Amino acid sequence: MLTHAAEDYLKSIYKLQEKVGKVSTGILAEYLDVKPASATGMIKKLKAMKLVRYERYRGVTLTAAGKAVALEIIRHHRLLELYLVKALGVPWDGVHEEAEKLEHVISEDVEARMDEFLGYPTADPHGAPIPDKNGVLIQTDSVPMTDLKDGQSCVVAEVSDSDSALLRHIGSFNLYPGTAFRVVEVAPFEGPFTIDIAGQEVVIGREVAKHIFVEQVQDPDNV
Amino acid sequence: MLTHAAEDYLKSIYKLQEKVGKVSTGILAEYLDVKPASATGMIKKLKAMKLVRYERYRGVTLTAAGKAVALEIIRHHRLLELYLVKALGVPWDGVHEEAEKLEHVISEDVEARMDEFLGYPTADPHGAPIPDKNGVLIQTDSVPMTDLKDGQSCVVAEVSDSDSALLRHIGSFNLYPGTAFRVVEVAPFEGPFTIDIAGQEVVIGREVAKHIFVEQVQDPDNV
DNA sequence: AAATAAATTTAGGCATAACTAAATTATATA
DNA sequence: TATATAATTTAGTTATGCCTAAATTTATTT
Repeated sequence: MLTHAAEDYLKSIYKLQEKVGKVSTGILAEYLDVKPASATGMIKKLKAMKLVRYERYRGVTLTAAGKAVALEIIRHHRLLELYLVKALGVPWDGVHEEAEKLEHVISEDVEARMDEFLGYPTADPHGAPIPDKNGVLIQTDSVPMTDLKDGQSCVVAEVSDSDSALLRHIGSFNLYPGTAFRVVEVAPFEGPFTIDIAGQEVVIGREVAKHIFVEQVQDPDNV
Repeated sequence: MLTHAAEDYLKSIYKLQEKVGKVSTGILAEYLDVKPASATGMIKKLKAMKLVRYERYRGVTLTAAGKAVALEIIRHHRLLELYLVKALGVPWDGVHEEAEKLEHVISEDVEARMDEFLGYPTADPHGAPIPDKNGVLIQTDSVPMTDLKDGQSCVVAEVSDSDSALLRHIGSFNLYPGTAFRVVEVAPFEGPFTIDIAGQEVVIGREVAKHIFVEQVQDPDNV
C-alpha cells in the first residue's frame, strides 16, 4: 500500500502538471514545502513503483497508474470538502485542511456512500471538479476574474481553496461558485474591480480577483 | 503533537487497565500486535512526555494527561462509529476498522458537529459508552451472557466490536444493544444458549455468548 | 567557448516506529 | 536455596521521509 506522503506527491504532480505543464523537482518541492533533495528521493521510489516516469534533471510525469492514484485522492478530497459543508455545516474556509487529512484514510465504501448522499456531485464547494469513480474529470473553461472588462456579466466558476482567510473574505461578498455578477467598473492602472452582485455594489481588490475564476455569460462588445 | 502510534498506545493502555487491571509490556504488545521490545520503546517515549508512569519490569499506568488523551481518542472512535452507521448507513460490522483510521485525524470541530448531529449520544453502535467532551464516561454494569440461567430476561448492553464476522453473526439474530430477550434454556456441559427474541427461538453458541454483555431485567429466582 | 548562475542530485544524518537476537530480571518449581 | 522458565529490556538493524551540505549537471551570459 501507498504511504500518505507518496499519495501527496502523486496528487501534487498531477496538479502541477495541469497548472505549469512540466513538473521539475524544484517546483514540486516548493509546492509540497519540502527540500528539493527530499522530492528527488520520493520521486525515485515512485519510479520504482512505476507510478511516475523520471529521468534525472528532466522532470517527472505520471504514468497511467500514477494518474489513477492522483485522481482517486483528488476525488476523496473534493467529495470530503463538499460532504463536510453539506452534511456537517463546516464553513467552506475550513474544509480544505480537514479534507487534506481525511483523504488518505477513508475507504472506498465511505467514498461511495458520501457520493450517494451528495447526489453524485461534479464540483466541490470551491467549484473544483470532482472526478467520478472511474477518474473521469469534467473540465470547465473558466478565466480569471482579472480578465474581465467593464460591463461584462459572469458566474463564479471556481475559487482557490487553500487560503482560509481569502476564502472567508470571498465568502463575505457571497462570491460562491454559481453566483452571478456584473462588472461595473475596472479601476485603471491595475486597480480594483467594482462589481454588482444581487443589486449590491462591492469593490474587489485585484489580488483577490486573481483567485476567482469565472464563466462569462455575456460580452457587450460582441452584441 | 502526538503521533498516531502514540495515541494508539495510550488508548490501548486505557482499555487494558479497565479489562486486566495491571498493564504489562507483554500484554500491551500482544494487544497491539507488536513485539514486546517495541512496546518498551514507546512506553519510554510516553514516559518522557509525562503521559504514563513506568518503572521497568513494573508495568505502565496512565497519568491524568495520558488518560485525557486516551479518552479523547476513544470518544473520537465511538462517535465516528455511530456517525458512520447513522449518517452514512455503514454496516455495524465495518465501522470499527474505519473509525480506527479516522479517530486520529478528525478535528475537534468535526467531532463537535458529529456529536450535535447525533444528539449527544452516550453509546456507540456496539453499546460501548461514549465519553463526553470533558472525558467523563458513564459506565454501565453489564454481565456476560454466559452468566445467564434458564428463564432470565435481559437487554443487550454491549457486544465486542473488533471481530467483523462475529458482529455480522450477532446482527443476523438482531442482538443489537437495546434488544430484549429471554433465556429459554442453557444446554448442560457448557452448551449453547437457546433464547427467545421477539417471539423467535434462536440458538446462540457459548463462544458467541461470551462476547455479548447484558443488563438483567428480571431474575425469577428473586421473585 | 568559457565562466557563472541556477537547478538538481548524491551523500550522509536524524527521528519515528517497527523488528530480531541477546542479555537481564523476575517468578515458579524442585 | 538453587535452578529452570517466562517476561522484559537492551542493543543493534531496517524502512520512511525528512534534513543539510557538497558535488554535479544544465542553462545562461559574456
